[in-house]
Amino acid sequence: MAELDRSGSKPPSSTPDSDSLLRRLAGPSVNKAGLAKDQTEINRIIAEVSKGSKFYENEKRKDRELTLRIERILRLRDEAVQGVDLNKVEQGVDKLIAQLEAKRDLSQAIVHVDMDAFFASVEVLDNPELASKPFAVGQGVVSTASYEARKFGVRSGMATFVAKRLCPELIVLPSHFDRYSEMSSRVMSIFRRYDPTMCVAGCDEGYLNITRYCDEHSISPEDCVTQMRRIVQEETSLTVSAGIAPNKMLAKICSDKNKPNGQFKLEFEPEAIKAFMHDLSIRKVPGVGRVNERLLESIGIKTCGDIFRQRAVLSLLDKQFGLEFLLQAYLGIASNVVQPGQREERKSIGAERTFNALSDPAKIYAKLEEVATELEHDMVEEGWTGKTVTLKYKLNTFEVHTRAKSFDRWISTRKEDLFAIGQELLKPELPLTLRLIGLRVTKLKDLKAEAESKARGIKRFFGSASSTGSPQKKRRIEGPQADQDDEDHDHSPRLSQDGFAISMPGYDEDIETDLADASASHGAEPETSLYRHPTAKPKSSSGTPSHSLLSTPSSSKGPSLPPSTSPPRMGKHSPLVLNDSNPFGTSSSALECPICSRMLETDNDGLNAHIDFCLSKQAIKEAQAASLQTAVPSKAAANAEERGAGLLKYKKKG
DNA sequence: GCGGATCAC
DNA sequence: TATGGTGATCCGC
Ligand SMILES: Nc1ccn([C@H]2C[C@H](O)[C@@H](COP(=O)(O)OP(=O)(O)OP(=O)(O)O)O2)c(=O)n1
Ligand SMILES: [Mg+2]
Repeated sequence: MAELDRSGSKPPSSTPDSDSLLRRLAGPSVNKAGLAKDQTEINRIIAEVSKGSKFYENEKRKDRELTLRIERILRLRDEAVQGVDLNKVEQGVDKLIAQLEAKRDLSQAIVHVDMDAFFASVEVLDNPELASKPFAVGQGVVSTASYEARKFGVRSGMATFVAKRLCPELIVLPSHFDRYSEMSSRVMSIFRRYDPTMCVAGCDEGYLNITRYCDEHSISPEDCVTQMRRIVQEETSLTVSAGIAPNKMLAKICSDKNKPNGQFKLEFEPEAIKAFMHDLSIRKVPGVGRVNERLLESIGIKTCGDIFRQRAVLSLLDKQFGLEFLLQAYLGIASNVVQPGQREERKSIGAERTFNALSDPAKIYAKLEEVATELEHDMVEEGWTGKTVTLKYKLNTFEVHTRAKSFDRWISTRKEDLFAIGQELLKPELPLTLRLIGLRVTKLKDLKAEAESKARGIKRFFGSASSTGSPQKKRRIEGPQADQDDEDHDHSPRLSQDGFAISMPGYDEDIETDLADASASHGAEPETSLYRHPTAKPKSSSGTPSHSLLSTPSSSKGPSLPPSTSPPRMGKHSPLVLNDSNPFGTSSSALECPICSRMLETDNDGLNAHIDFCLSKQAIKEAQAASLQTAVPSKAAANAEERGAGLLKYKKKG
């Protein structure tokens, strides 16, 4: 019954290398697949090798702050519990549980597919001798490691010199993003045969709803996935693991169950699902990272089953942890809506670079110019402009800071202008010693969409033949079920989870004050907002549970829960799959170009290339020019910049 | 709107 | 000797 767990109450004394710090140093991917011999020994080595470095000191600082945060939460808990009938509180929570349970939908077969050691597997394709050898991809930092290397404790995100200490024979390879991107596209197009509306969630993973496919082909979900995985291996020589469950969160967790080249299907039964979640580490829940794992551990929660045991406390600390989000995890309930990501869902574009610490302003500005050049290239190439520029810099102590500036109009994407804005933001901070500098533009405007709509009044179309709800309804997506909070509005609009949650905030920005653009703003897409509902898709990027599980000192107010996800898309470098990112439909064999209407016999890459051609730089330039006519290069730019009120003239790079 | 934090891949 | 890059969300101001 209502019983507090004060055991974990005492924050671990942060003595030299507390258990917490050791785990922190081990990195965010420690608990991933690839069983290591002795994690404790590995952690010891990592700490030993890291000790004394700036990086290590910074991790120690963050660990101390986290410890203080835990102390605050425990005090908060103890105060909240005073004079409260915990049994009563539990009864209230139990009502909520009943409501959530009523929303459980087991009618859809959702699959999460995830390539095995992706970058590493692609490297093996190009050099078969690597198979069975311990190797890692990534220079300064490991992007991923072969399963052989994982046995030694090598993990994503780990410094390569640390990895070599753990595995002296480790082979370290440079990255080949173009190859990963190419293989990603191929694999995704195979998955799309099973669900044309699949949601790409990163360069190597995605979600599919195979309910329809299984019906039409009279095949079981398991056989379907077994066949799909076999075909991927036959056609690409890459192995993929998969999870089959009633919703995205469960499917993702399941895809990790039999990780290297395996699959796992969860029983579609409430009791079986709850049993599955009961002993599952809370850390396995998408959206719960290292920090929230520790915060929850401090109040006696390590597994999803503990969520129920501590439900009274969680109810009292709702603001800090997000009760509903955790209860859904406990129940194994989440969204089962699978929809492709949309290009317009992108919310930012940026570039950043790490270098040997610099203090000389001239040299720092030189680095800033480099990132500005890169950013200009990407923005022009992909057709974006925006209204806010954020400068990011990391001190040689690894402390990260950001400085932003917003404009009334769409900014110029010329590198000189981006640089000038960044310089303006950095100058007042200056005497600094930096190891990284970056620029990011947000509040984006999609110039390709503009070019497209100008080219003709095209509408959005991507849907699969039958798609369910037409995007015409005003709100609510109505997929198979869930994703939007049906009825019961109220609750806090919070929870949104990584796209797994069921309810969501209904914000829809779309502000688009349209200063500069009047035309296409979006007059032709009433449904835009609908598609971008925060809910659904998980993505490669995603937010954090922020409020959800975390909290900050005193006050707090909002909702909780992990955020919703965002569009698929891999990094610039990282491969990527402009597939789902482009506003033009799905891919398959015979595709119709949304611009010229010609039927093309090609795959996604081919279609994308063709579309780019159709939209042509000309069309984009026109759009960009139109925007720039009113864009503001920024005063700084005017100064540092050459002649004329830099208006158009954008184009320049090739 | 800004800055810091957290998370994912 | 040495610890990446891209993108998203959320909270408190
Ligand atoms: N911190 C990280 C994590 C991942 N990746 C890249 C390299 C991975 O190959 C790819 C996919 O990430 P996964 O988390 O799916 O890891 P892997 O596919 O490598 O291994 P697994 O078999 O565990 O899925 O993303 C990266 O660059 N940096
Ligand atoms: Mg993978």
